[in-house]
Amino acid sequence: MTKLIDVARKAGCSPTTVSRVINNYGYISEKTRKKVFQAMAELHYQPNSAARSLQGKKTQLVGLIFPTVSNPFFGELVSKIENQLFTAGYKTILCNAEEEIEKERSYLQMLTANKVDGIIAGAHNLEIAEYQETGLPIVSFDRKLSDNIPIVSSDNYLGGELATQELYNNGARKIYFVGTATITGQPTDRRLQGYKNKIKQLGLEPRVQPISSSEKAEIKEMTIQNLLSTKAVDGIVAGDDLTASLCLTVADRLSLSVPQDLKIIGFDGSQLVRTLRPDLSTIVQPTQAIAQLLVKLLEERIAHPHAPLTQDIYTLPVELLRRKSSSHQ
Amino acid sequence: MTKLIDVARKAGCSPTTVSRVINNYGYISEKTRKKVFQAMAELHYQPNSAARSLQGKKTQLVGLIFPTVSNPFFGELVSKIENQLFTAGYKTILCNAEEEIEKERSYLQMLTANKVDGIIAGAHNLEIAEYQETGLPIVSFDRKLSDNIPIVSSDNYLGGELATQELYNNGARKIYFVGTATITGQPTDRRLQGYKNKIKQLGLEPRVQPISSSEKAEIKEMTIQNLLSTKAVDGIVAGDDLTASLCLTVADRLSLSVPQDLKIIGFDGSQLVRTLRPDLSTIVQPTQAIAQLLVKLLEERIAHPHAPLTQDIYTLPVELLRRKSSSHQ
DNA sequence: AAAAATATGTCAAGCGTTTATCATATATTT
DNA sequence: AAATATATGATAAACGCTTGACATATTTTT
Repeated sequence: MTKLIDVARKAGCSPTTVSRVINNYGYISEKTRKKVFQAMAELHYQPNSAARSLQGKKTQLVGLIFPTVSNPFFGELVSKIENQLFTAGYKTILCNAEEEIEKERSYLQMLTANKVDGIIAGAHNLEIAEYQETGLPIVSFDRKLSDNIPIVSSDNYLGGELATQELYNNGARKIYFVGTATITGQPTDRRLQGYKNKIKQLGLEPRVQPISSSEKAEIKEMTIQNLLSTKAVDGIVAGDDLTASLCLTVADRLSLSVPQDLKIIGFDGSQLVRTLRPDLSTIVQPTQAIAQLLVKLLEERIAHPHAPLTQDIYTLPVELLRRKSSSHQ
Repeated sequence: MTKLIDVARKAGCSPTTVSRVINNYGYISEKTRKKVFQAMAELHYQPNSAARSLQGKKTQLVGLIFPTVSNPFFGELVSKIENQLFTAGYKTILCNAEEEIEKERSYLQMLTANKVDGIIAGAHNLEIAEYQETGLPIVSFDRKLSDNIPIVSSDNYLGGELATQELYNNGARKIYFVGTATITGQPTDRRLQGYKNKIKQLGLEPRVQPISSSEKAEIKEMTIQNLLSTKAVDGIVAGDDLTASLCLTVADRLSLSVPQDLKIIGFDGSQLVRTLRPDLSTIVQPTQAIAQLLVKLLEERIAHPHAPLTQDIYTLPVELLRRKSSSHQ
């Protein structure tokens, strides 16, 4: 591996000078700077980041802890965050925590061992304390980790309301919420709360079909099939688009016409699902804005690790995407 | 940050002993080993990986260079590779190269600077040489990088044949290939070649509608809409599932019934698309097997960096998934 | 009881940088 | 001509860890 001293030799100057160029301090003439850059280019020199990190230099590395990129929403969000980070000069270490607490812990340790400059957390198996112990700048998506970790979240509550209202407006009256229904105190709960509140406002009966998000697709399908074939249902507010899609599939199988017999609306609105399920109405989360804000907040935390938070939680607006699955006729 | 010497103090032994425990060499009694592990646990000690890496220790880090995880196939594949690597004791650095050569280069540099133990490459903007210059163990997905970099690939050729045959078997005769049609000399070309060969075998006319994969969905849709409304088409072999899905959407918009008027078959068969487009026939790539093999080969390269390749290219079997979109009636 | 194996400690060099200090030389201002 | 600013070099310490050399106990085996 070529090292700093090789560059110095090639450029005909001292190692100190090369370091001055790289780290941009002290006096350096334009001529020497040129020569050094030239030598670096010719030798394809890359400063050993382990050595730099040992000196306390920033690594320009950010860890992303999310459940999995095989979920379209997370895939899209991660991809956008990664882009934002890249633009800001950071590289991304991806950690798919799945639903495994040990994996998440193991990744968290790896990130601290590798001296990342910060963490964006979107997976949530671990206790708050473990995140705090890292002492690293952290921002969180959709989850309260601790008092001094800012949260970015979509307006899940409004989303739940909007979805319910949309189905109601188009004639549905027996409206079920199908999705995660365990109360965890986290922002995502608020989709269900929004649904419940709107249902009450409309003078309707709340009906909840819990579905565990970690369940296999086949199990979910059976639950939905059971629901649709035994209960009177004319509207479904799904906890996410994948669940909504399963509802569409099951409805089709049961020869229920959507939207005539049954109106369905999802949640997330990733580009991918929009492409693959163009008929599905949904509540769209602003992934681009989320990504931007997460990265901006993280940069602030990195720049001022001990500054008090100006704001605890940032709630970004969602949008209703009207498609055939929730329409009137 | 707690360091090795703190652990030594806590455990009441010398730094050397701690290091011996960590690196598992020399003589160590069970009792001392216990004490040291205990101290490490209590202090939440993580060896500074920069310092270790400086000593030439492995980082247990692997770089993944893929176009983007927002594509469902890559999302699924990356997620599975990440899992395989984790099981093998490696952590993943994700690099979404997009279609940007500079981004890919920048990531490649970062990976070498961070002394990753190896690279799995699935994005392909860069020249072979740049990958070789890293001197790192590399394995490649679906792309010839250089003579001493093994390639893992699905049987794209057979896939193209199978897809075409399937449409033919169910009655289609004016079968188009819709997808990337530029010849690059890479494994993915072979989908088209398989199609062409089978078409010839069947005594049919080859019809190709090129679509650039980097194009926006709207543009792709327009191309497809134009194709379907001006040409006589009764079968489409799509280059990938996303394109196939667009074909389904456009067919629906033009009131063409699938599969009666038009049969469609995709390529990739990610779990996600299967869930979201349950009617779509497709050629399934064995993502699990691909992930396993990539990781296994990489481990071999890491263990024996200079061993000659036992095999240049590994072609894994694809499977036809028969669904409604290609069926007879 | 002697020899060998096991267990631990001290010490120091080295990994590739960064950075401070000191020295020296040249260029630019006053 | 003197004072100051600019440019470069030499040297060395530090970052946290690994590892080899060597010393010294303690245990176990013969």
